[in-house]
Amino acid sequence: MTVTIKDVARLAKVSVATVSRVLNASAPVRDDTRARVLDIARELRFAPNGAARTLSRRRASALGVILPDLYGEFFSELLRGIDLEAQRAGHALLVSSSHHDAHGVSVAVRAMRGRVDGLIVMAPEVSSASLASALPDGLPAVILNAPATPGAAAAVTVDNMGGTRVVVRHLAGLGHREVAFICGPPRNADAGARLRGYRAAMRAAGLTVRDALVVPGDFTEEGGWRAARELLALRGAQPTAIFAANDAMAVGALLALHEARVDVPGEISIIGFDDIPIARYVTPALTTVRVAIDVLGARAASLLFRALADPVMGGNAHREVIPAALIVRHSCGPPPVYATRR
Amino acid sequence: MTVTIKDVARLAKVSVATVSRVLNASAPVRDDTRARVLDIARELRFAPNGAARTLSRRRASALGVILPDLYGEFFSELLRGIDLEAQRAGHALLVSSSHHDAHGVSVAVRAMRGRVDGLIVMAPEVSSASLASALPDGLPAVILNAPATPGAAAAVTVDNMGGTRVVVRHLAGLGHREVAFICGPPRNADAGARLRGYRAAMRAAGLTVRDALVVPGDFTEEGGWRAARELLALRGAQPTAIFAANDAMAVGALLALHEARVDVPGEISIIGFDDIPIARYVTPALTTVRVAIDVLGARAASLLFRALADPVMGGNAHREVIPAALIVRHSCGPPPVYATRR
DNA sequence: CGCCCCAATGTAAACGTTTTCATGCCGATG
DNA sequence: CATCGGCATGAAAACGTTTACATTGGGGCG
Repeated sequence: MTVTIKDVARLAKVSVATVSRVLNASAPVRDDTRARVLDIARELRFAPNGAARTLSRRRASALGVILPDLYGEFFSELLRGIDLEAQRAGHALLVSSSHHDAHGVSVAVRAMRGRVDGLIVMAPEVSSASLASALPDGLPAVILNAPATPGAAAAVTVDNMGGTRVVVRHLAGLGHREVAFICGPPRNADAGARLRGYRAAMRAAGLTVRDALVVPGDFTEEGGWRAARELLALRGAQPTAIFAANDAMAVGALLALHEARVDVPGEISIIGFDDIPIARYVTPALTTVRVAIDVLGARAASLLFRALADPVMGGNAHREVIPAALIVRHSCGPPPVYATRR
Repeated sequence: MTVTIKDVARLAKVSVATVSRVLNASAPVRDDTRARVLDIARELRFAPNGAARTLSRRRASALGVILPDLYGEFFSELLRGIDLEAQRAGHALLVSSSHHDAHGVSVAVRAMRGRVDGLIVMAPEVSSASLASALPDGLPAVILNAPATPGAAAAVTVDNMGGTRVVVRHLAGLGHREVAFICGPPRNADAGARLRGYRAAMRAAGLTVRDALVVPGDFTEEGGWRAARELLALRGAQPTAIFAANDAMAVGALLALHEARVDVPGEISIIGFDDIPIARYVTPALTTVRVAIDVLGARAASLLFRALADPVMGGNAHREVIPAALIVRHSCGPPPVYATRR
């Protein structure tokens, strides 16, 4: 069978307690016995059973990550950031995806019970109330990009408002007046915030938003492509700039314009949100809003660790906002003259 | 503190055994007692402790995934494929990354011991011998894209040879004779196989490979960009086509050519390998070799489950090859006339 | 020389489940 | 009416660690 601590103890002629002490350096052990135990352990290729360890010490040294999906660069980056921080703290990562509804989150949470010390949850499509009720009692949690929670868990969010504001200002500064917006999924919290931010910023800039210029999307390249075609179909009333609620859709829109032989940014400008790695590799390179996604993940993890270390402080829900900065590349320019004259 | 099965038992006035039976439907229980137990459990929001569960039944219902890195779309897709299959089987995913050397893999493996039922390991930069020695004894494992292993574990690999062959044929068919190659990381198994495949296919096509046209790379966009600039610097002796060992580098190369105002595919053709999601969204859309990365992951997972279900069969190392198919988009064309005349 | 204290080690309980085995009860059967 | 069998349940062992507590032995100090 698999080799246990008892086997090591027996062969080294010591008790299991001593073996444990040697392996964890948790108490002084005489040099010769330590050497003997270490030798035997190596020889037997002994590795402690994680489950037993977790059970005994009442901590798993692992973090649970619950995501709505695993598709695309956003989650890849997020996970990387979390992993970076978790690794430094010697924690493993238990990931669970495909949870777009409250029930799915609840199931995932239950499955993680007893195998992780804390939870990082991203569920932008789940209402804060049902999210709060799905969260377990004794487990610290950090929520990503969710509407403000009752106060049970800490939260890290992206500065959607600030990001959209700077985008609209940039566009307005270039002379654009007809700025279209490609929305994200209907019940997605980030998507909602960005739409609201867009509307608010447009108003602040003295621009009116025509209903026809606000088109639905779903955060995927395909969705962005479809949305762009929809905008292109507005023959006479086309926008001079398109603001996509995320980069994936901006990239899709870029393709649609390219296929339609529309010059970017000569005829229409495009701007995205997120700054995923490929944004700088499409042509023209995408002007977008940088939210350091890996930092978002890393901050969530370190917030969680802090709550773990100090349960008291973990109680009063800490809140953190990741700044969003405009990254100017080549997909935006001034509107064409015939358009400005309109 | 946290509510345990004992609390439920006490309040429902039954033994813990009965509670367990109710919750797992593992033995018949009278309807009224079942209802009572279920009520209490719900009321207390009881969730069984995973570690205790794992320890008691000797299985974790979890899979371990060990990756060299977490960066980019390749791993994102891979993880997605694995997750898909694991989810169907009701298994959780324990992921661990940043293991470029044998020691790192060994550490990760030890950390997973007792918390997972099987392992999916991708370590293209680790020799098969040291990989085999890092793998645990009693744990079934599937190896991804690694050199043939001694026979301890099953393996899933990409058809690098077939993929490179079809690329070179395609290019030769278009009339290209000067085909450059951007390599992957030196000790990476996939990278090595693709380089060998390129050389073999060139020879088979009756073409000679000039040493100057084989440039180093590292599988990142940045590396591809640098490599392309290096090729561009070969003023008189530029290639008419560039074959990058993966898509990320092809995308980087595309950017470099674009910046240098080199028409693709008019002056130079570019072709990649992997077909990551963004390949079709760059301009010109990237001609590449599709390896269904998510399928790669999914196959690995299902192979692992089969080995789990039938330990005997798991013994004789199964081997599976994921096919690679040419996807023709717009980044390849015939070489320019002045070049063909040369 | 006896005592005390500390360092090293052993013993056993605890962690929270699942599962085997034992037990009681009830109805059916001869 | 005695016995048997099966069903529902309880008691307790087992899973592999860690750790609180108990036990040893030896050296320093009076």
